[in-house]
Amino acid sequence: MAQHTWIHEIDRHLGDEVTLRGWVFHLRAMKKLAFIVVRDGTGLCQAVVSKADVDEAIFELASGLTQESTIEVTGKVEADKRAPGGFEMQVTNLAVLSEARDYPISPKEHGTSFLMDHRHLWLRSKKQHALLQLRDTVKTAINDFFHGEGFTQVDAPIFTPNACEGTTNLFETEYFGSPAYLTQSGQLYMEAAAAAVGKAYCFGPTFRAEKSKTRRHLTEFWMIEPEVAFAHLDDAMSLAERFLVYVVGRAVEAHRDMLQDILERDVSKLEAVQAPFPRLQYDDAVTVLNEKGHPFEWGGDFGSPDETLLAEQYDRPFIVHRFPAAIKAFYMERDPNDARLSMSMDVLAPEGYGEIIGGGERATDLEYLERQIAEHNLPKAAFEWYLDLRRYGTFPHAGFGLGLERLITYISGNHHVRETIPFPRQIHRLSP
RNA sequence: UCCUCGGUAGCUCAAUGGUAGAGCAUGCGGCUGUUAACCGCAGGGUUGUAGGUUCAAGUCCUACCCGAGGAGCCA
Repeated sequence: MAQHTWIHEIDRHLGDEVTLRGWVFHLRAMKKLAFIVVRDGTGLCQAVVSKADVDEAIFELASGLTQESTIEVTGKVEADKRAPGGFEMQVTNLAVLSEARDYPISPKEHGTSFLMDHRHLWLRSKKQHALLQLRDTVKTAINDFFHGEGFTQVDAPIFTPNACEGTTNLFETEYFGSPAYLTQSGQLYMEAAAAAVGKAYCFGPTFRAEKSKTRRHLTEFWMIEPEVAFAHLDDAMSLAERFLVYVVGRAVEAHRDMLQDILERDVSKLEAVQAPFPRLQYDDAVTVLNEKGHPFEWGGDFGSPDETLLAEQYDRPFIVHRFPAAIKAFYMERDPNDARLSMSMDVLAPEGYGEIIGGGERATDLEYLERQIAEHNLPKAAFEWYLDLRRYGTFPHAGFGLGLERLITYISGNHHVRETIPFPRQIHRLSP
């Protein structure tokens, strides 16, 4: 095959004759002139076919192109203000590599359900393409951040025998005759990893069989879970703060125009994501809610309306810490100053995006954890290895879990997590 | 699981209980600088399923199915 040029580097070929391979994004054909907008995944380029300049057969071919047909188009690259992107191609040759008939996604509006049924094709459209790029950038930034802080990425298993935070939300499967679950958190494994490498994080898919039907839930989502040896609650909060400032900053740096023009994000809201994040104790958050005339009883977890009400006060993510121990996971450390409280924290995004991080300091005492496992009716045998971490050199440690899709939803300004993952898995969606 | 709203052409949506409609898409025709191009013509329907009320049901009633939004739960 002859060498071809990718559209994202077409500005290097100004004045040259190049060959593009891609798909027909739009066609505007007239009697003697046709505009083909070519999409090759790296960008869009308008190809101009003048009847006077090409063979009759080439012009006929151009006029009859259909949306998403695969084509190879050759021509001279010129700068033109009228072309989207500022560059266009004066076509000298055109070949149809594969004709597409009746592409289902038209340039006009569609419903989400229809688009999700055609998710494999929807990914080709501008906004979805932008979200794929943003997701890639965010994932890279996350890895760069942790490596810059001296973390080692340690993979957690996906099959597990453990019910980390209760069994109701677990996907159960069969593992050579025994029940196994798809992981709902790599957290316990990261505690083991922290003793091995000091600062560990995992980054992988997580599964929850919650029958949630909201814009904030997926049954399969990607979670980032750092765990740091000899860290306490304050350290986890600072880490989360540095993390978000870094990752949001990288996204804005890499995609300012895309965020503004294609995703229609108000970038100034992202630029406000700077340290320090406001921090308030759970107790104070309850007081704030009550002062705002919103009845909320101490001891409950915040619902969506509560989070929104709290977030109204801030222009950046904020941290609520020291939740009642009763509403947090069994492994949370107690507050040494108030046994009712856990050394836990949530990071909530402003603008109604809600919780994106949950974490805290882990309990270090063997007997306390044994009691907790019993009180939560968890099968102790499955946690023996976890208890070993307290038997053989227990140590203070803290960390958190962050939902990748919720973070991207916030950064992109999207209203729903489902578009931030290429192929979302939801309660009523397993395909494509 | 609960609450609310919805399901009509390929898609997005109209239609006082009284002949099933539009825009886009598709096909054909017109147009030399289009920008989700524009103009003209044409084809396209078991109104989610099953019952019921009525002279007459897309419209009213019952059940079910499917979807969207929210609650709970969470990241």
